Amino acid sequence: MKEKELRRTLAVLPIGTAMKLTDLSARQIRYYEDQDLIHPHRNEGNQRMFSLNDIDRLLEIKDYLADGMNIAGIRYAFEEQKRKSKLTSIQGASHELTDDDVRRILREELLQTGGFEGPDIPGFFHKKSL
DNA sequence: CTTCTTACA
DNA sequence: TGTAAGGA
Repeated sequence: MKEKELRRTLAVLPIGTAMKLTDLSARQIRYYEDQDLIHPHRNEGNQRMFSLNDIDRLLEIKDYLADGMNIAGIRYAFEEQKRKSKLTSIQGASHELTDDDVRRILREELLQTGGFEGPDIPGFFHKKSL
């Protein structure tokens, strides 16, 4: 179960493949990297190389954006995922939540705009969604 | 041909 | 965000 995760983190996909897999433009992908939403590796020729995890990440960004969240909000969401997974990791394997669980739970919290209990982040949501 | 960075009639 | 420019 660890060998598979290793492969998932291998950055072997060029931006062209990432574009086809996520249906995002190179411009968008590079912009998200600029906003620290993704950190693709760079090969010898300074070319971005994406892992399958990076692809999932891009797909999540796409979903969050579609739900009216903006870059700042998404960055915060990912920070929360990191924070929460650190907690579960020190609580023991019995209560282990998969990354997918964490993502879905957080997603639900954020979707219920009125019920979201978190620090106020200026411009968390797109003006359009407000 | 693909990707990279920078800049904006 | 798109796209053009100029180099790798």
